Amino acid sequence: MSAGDRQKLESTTRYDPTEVEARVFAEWIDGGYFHPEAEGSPVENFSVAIPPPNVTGALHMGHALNGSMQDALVRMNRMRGKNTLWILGTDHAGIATQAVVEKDLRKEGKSRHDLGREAFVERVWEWKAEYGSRIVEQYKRLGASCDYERERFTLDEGYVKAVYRVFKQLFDKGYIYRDNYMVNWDPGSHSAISDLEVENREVEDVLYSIDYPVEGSDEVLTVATVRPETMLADTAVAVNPDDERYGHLVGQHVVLPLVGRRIPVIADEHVDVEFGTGALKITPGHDPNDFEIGRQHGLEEIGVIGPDGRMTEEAGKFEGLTAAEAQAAVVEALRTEGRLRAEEPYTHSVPFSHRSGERIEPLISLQWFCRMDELAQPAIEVVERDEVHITPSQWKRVYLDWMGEIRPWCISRQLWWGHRIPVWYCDACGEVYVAEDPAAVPERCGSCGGELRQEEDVLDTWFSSAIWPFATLGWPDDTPELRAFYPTSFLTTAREILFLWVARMIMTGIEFPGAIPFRDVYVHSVIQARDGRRMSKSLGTGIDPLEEIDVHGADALRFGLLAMSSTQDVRFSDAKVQQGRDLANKLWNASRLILLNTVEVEAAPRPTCVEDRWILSRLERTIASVTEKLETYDRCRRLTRSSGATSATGTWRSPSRASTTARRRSRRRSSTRSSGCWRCCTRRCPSSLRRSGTSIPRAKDTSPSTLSRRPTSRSSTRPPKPTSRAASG
RNA sequence: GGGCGCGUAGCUCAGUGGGAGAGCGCUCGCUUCACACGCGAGAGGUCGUUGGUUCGAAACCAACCGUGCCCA
Repeated sequence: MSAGDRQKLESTTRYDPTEVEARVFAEWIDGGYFHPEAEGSPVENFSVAIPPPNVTGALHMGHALNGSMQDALVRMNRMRGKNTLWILGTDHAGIATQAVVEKDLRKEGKSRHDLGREAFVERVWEWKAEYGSRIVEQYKRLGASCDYERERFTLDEGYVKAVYRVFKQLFDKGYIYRDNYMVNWDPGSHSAISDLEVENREVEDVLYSIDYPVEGSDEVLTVATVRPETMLADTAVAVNPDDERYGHLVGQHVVLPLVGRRIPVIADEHVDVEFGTGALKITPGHDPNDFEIGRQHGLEEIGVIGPDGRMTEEAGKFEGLTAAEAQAAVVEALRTEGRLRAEEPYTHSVPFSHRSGERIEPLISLQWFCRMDELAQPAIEVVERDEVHITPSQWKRVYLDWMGEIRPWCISRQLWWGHRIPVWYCDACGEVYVAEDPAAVPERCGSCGGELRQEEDVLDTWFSSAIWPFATLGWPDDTPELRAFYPTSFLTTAREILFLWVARMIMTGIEFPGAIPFRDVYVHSVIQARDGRRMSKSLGTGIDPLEEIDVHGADALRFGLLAMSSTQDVRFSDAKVQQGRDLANKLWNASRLILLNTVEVEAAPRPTCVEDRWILSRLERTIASVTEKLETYDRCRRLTRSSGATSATGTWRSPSRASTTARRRSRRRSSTRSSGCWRCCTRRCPSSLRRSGTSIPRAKDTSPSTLSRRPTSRSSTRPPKPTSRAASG
C-alpha cells in the first residue's frame, strides 16, 4: 500500500457506495466473471433464467427484490466454484410496447394506421434500439451478476425461430386451433386478452329487474341484470331445475320485450336460486357464463355489441349507439313499455383490462386457441412429485388447483408488435398453411394456385416467454449452452405470474426439450408501499429503487429488500435499507481495521489462542448456516437473520450480552417450573435435558465464559489473509 | 359466493406443541486510537376475542371480530 493509499484509507471512515460501485462493477465485467464457458452438465452447474423484464420497463421494487434473491444464490454458487450462468434478457411486451409507440405517434398527430403495419413495426424497432437497453443498464446499477454477453430478446432472430417451431408442433399435434369463442375483448387496446390479463374490480351498478311475458299466458318471468342492453341478444331464460316456482315454465317460451323474439325457458343447475328472482337471462354472445350454458344447450349466439364497443345491426334501432348509450335507451324503452319492474343499487366485481384499464367487453370472436389439457397433465405430475419444487408450499397447492381446471388459452392478439402468427390462408379454396419458416411458404396455394394471405394477428406475448428457459439457450438448435445449463436450477418470481408464466414454462419445457425448465421455484413477497398500499405508478405509491441506490447504495437496498421479504407481503421499510447501509459501513471499517494493521501478508494464520479458534469456529458455523439456508432456498430472508450471519457480517454479539440473556431466561424458568421431565419426573430424561438447555447449548449461550472483552489478535498471531475477492455485491 | 393468507413489543416482522424473539425506535451510560452509519447496558408483550383438543397452546381445531389477496 502506498503512503497515499494509506492516507486515503485512513481518512475514509465511511463507506461511499457511489465511489465503489461503478468501479467494481466494471472490474467484474472486464474480468469476464459473469460469462461462463458452456461446459459441464446441468447437474453440476448452476443456472438461472431471469424473469425477463418488459423492454419498455423501468426497474421497480419487484425487479429489485427478485434480482437480489437471484444474485445472492448465483454469487454463492459461483464463489463455491460452480460453473454459473445467470441469463438475462428482455421481453418484447406486445401491448405495452405498442402502446408506448402509439402514444409517441399521437403526439405527431398520427395513428399506427397512418404508417401501415410495416412502417409501424419498423418504428417500434427504432424505439427499442433507443430505449430498450435502459432496463438492462438498471440491472447493472443493482449489481446483478448476469451474463450481459448472452443477453436475449424475445424477438431475436433465433428466438423467433423457437417460437415458430413451438407453434408448428403444437398445431401439428392438434393443440392449436381456431375457433369462434368468447374472449375478453379489451376496447382500449382493440384486442382480445387472456383471462389472466383481466383484473376484477368492485363497481357500483344498478340491478334492473325486467318482466319477460310468458307466451300464451298472463304470467311474466322476471329476470335481473346489470346489463339490460345485452337483453337484445338474449336467446333463453334459465331457471334452476329444482326451483319449484318455475318448474311449470320449463320448456315453454317467453317473448323478449323490445325485440319480440320467442326464446325458450330452460333448466340449468348453474342458476342460483337465491340470486335476484332466480330466473337468469341467457346472453351467450356477451357473457362468459351464459356462453357456457348456451353451448351446452345449443343456443343461438347473437352479437349486439361490436369490437368498437358500439351496437351492431343486430341491435335494431339501437344500432350505432355505444354500449352505455344503449343501456340508457333500452332502460327507457322498457320503462315506457311497462316492463321495468325494479331498479336497485348493486355492487359487484367487473372485469377490467390489466393493459388498458378499460372495462372488458366479453365478445365472441374468431381467435386462435391452444388446448391445455394434454400439456398440463405432465406439468401437474412433476409438481406433485416435487421434481419442480415450489416454495412456500402453499403455492404448490394453488398451482395444482389451477392446473386441474385449466382452460384453453387464447393466444392471438390483434396487434402488430409481436410474433406474427405463422399461418397463411388461401381465400380461394380455404386451405391453411402453417410454417416454421415464413420464407419457405409458397407464393401460391398448392391446391388451387390461389393467392396466400398471412394471418394478421400476433401471438400473445406470454406465448414467447413461455419458452424462455430453453429458447434463451439456443433451442431448437442443440447448443453447448443448452447441454450445459438446461434444466436451470432455480426460478424466483412473484405469485401473480405463477400461472401466466411459470406454469406455462413447465408445460413447454416438458413438451419441447423434454425436461422440466427448473428444479426450484421460490415465490417471493410483494413489497408494498410504506403505508401498506400497493406500490403503483397510478396511485403515486411507487418507490424508485434507483433513488434508493443513489442515496444508500445498491448493497444497502439489496440487503434491505432481503431483510424485509418474507413468505407474506411486506411493507417497504426504510429502516431495513438503512440497516443494510450500516452493515456495508461496518464491513468497510472492519476491512480498514485489517488493512491498516497489515503490512505484509504471507500466509493463512494458524490459530494459536483460544480467541482465534473461537472466531474461526464462529466463521465456520456461519458459513455452514448460510450455505444450508441458501441451498434449500429456505426463507431467503433468514440469511440476514440467523445469529451466525449477523455476528459474522454485522453486529458482533458480545459474550456479556449473551450471558445476560441466558441469565434472564434461567431466572424465568426456575421461577415458573421445575426442570424435570413431565413424562417421568426425572432430570435425566432427554426431554428434560433438551428443555433445560444443558445438553444442546444454543449458539448465543456458548461463547467462552473466559471471554469478557472483544478479542484482539494482533499481538498473538498473524492477521488472516484477506480473501481474494469480496464478490457478494 | 368460493379459496388462500394475516392479526405477536411503539413500528416493521420472525417464531407450527414444552424457553416470549429480531431489527428499528425508546431510556441510560460511553469523545476506548476500524466504524457515532459506532460501542455497551436496559425498559417494553393478557401473542385479535371466545370456546375446544392436550399433562402442556402464540402454534392444533371451531366460531367470531378486524384486515389483505386470489378466483367466480
